[in-house]
Amino acid sequence: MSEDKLPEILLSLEIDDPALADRLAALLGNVAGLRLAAPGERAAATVVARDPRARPEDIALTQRELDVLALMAEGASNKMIARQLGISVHTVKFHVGSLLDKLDATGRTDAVAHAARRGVIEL
Amino acid sequence: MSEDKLPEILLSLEIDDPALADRLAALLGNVAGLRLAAPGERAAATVVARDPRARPEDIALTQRELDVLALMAEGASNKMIARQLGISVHTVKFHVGSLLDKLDATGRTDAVAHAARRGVIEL
DNA sequence: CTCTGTCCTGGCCACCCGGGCAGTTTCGCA
DNA sequence: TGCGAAACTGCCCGGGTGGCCAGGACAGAG
Repeated sequence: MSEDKLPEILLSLEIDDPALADRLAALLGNVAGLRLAAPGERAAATVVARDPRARPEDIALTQRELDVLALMAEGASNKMIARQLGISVHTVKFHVGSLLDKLDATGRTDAVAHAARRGVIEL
Repeated sequence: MSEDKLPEILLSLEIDDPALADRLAALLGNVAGLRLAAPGERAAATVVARDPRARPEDIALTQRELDVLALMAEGASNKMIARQLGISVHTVKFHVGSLLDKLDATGRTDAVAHAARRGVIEL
C-alpha cells in the first residue's frame, strides 16, 4: 500500500522519572517511523509523565513573587516592574533574587523558562 | 538476563489530529514493552499533541539564530553561548540582536517568551 | 512577648546586555 | 559574474542585571 513517504514523527520526552525516561527513550528510539526530538527541536507530539509523588505542585512562591514573575515573563525590566507594582527597583531586585533562588535559575530568562516548564506561569 | 520484572509501560494518547493519532497508535501498538492504555486506565505516560492549526507558521529564523535561541532558552549567557557554539561573544550578540528584531522583543527574556508562545521553540 | 516570614528599602559594585559603529568571508542565486 | 544574505569579528558605551551588605514594618504562630 503506502509505506512510501510518510515522514518520521518527531517525539519529545517530558518525563520526571529518569528511569522511566530511559526505558521510554530506548523503546521509542528503535521504532521505525518515529524519531526523538533533539533539545529545542519542535516535536509533533510530546510524551509526558508526572510523578504524582514527586510533585512539588506549585513551588512555594509568595504573591509578590508571582507578580514579579508574571511581569518578567512579559519581558519587563526591573525598572518597569517597579513602576508597575509601585515599589522600588531595589525591592524588585530583591524579589527577582528570591525567584532565581527558588526556581534554581541562573538568570531571569532561565527563571521564566523554568517557571513555564513547571506550569507556575502560562506563557 | 532479566526481562522478568519490567512491566509494560502504559501509554495513553491525547492527540487532536485524528490522522496523527492513528499513525502513532499503529506505531506504538507494536512496540514490545509498551501498551496503549484503555480509556479510563491509568497510564504511566501520555502522548500529547496540540492542534496543528494553532501554529502560525515559523518566523524566518536562520539556523544559527535557532541555535542561539535554543541556548538562550536554557538560560545561557552570551559568553556561554559563544563557548558552546565555538564563536565569539560579539557574534552571539549579533545573532541575539537579530533575534530581538525578528521576534519583536525588548530583551532576551522577552525573546524566549515570544518564541515559546509562537511555538518556535519548545520549553 | 519573641520569633519567624513576608514585604519593603537603601547603597555598592562587578559584570552582562543591547545597540551603535565598521569590517571580513562565504555561499547561493540570478 | 556580480550581488545580496548569512555568518563572523572587532571596539565602545550607557544602562541593566545579579549578588552582596545593611536595615525597618507588620502580621501571625508559638
